[in-house]
Amino acid sequence: MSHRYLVLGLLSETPMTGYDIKKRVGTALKSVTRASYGTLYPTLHRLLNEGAVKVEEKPQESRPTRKVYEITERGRRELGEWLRQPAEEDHIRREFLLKLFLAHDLPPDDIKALLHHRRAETEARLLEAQQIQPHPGMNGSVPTQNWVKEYTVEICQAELRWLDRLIAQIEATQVPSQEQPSGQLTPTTKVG
Amino acid sequence: MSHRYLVLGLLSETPMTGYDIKKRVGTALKSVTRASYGTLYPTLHRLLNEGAVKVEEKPQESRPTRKVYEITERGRRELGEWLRQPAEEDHIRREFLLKLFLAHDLPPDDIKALLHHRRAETEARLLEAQQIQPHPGMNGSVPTQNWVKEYTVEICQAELRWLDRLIAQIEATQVPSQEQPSGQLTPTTKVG
DNA sequence: ATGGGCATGTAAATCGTTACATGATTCT
DNA sequence: AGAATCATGTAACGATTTACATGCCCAT
Repeated sequence: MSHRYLVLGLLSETPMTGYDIKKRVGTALKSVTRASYGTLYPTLHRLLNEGAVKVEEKPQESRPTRKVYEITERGRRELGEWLRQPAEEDHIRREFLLKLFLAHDLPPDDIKALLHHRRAETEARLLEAQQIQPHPGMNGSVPTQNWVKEYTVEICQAELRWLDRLIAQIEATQVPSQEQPSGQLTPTTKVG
Repeated sequence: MSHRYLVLGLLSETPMTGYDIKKRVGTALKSVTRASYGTLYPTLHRLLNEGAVKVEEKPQESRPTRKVYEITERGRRELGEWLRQPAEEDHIRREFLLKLFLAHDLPPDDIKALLHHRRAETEARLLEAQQIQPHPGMNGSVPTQNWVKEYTVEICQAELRWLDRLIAQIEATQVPSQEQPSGQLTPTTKVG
């Protein structure tokens, strides 16, 4: 039940619409969760009829009514209590790691493809994370939010180093063929 | 539907019981998923009646019948196809990061507690990962499985460095009080 | 004109966790 | 004596994703 607090927490910064929340989740909180509208809107509705948030409806022409949600005192208290509890352990599902784990017997080129694909994704995540700006609305940068950004950056970098090492390793094992027009045998056994 | 391949993949190494699979998942694959019996057994049953695995039942006295599952040719083909596809992006839910993100306004001591708690957990994960042995049954170590172990180790280490930096930063901001019986003012403004 | 952003939602299906049920054996 | 390991499983509940439904406005 942690999307409840995600929503509550974002609303504790400033009132927002569901759409705004989604945008925030898709940028600054990408390494935290991937909550979709299908989760966010119902969560908002539940929070509303439990009195943890209230809503101000702003009808618009030729667009759905804008519903700006605001956290209530009750919501703020609930959030505060939750924040003070120790966090639950992460839930993860890393398909890529699973494939790698099971990839013995796969031809080296397929393994390489797997790694290169991941590398591209990870680099994209890194660049995206680096572009995150301390969001307007909170005056100046919020240190805890910047820490999350730094976390993402450093985890991505660590993963990239690891990937590059693996890729180099595989390529070193693969050399037999090409390079060197003829003569000069390269030993097939690698030296640490 | 990726637990399907988790099970299939582990069975591709060697025939096993559901219980064995769970053990493997709880050690070497801890950073991949946290699948529980409630997922694993039904998955095995489904795989069985789709013909991707077969079972050999070994009745035992005073214990439930041991059911040793073995992958079939059909299962192996399915696994191979899946392995060759690019992996889906990770699914994550990091409650800790969410709390940190939302922790502005929390007293520094509460933030410190959050970080220290996480530090202890991460260090535990690191030690656990380092103790993983290349499992018996596969002759010698399987490189791809060792890579997963290295991934876990390095990600944990990167996180620890990040945590230590944050903790130091907070403590530096907090100093005003204690240490220095009297006199000698320490400037409250930090120097980069 | 085409795509992206604005803006709301719902329903079905899947997926997964938790807790329960059972009980002997072996290690500390 | 008590904890951990072996060994199976189910049911209820809860969480999440996906796909659908709708439609204007704005920039390229």
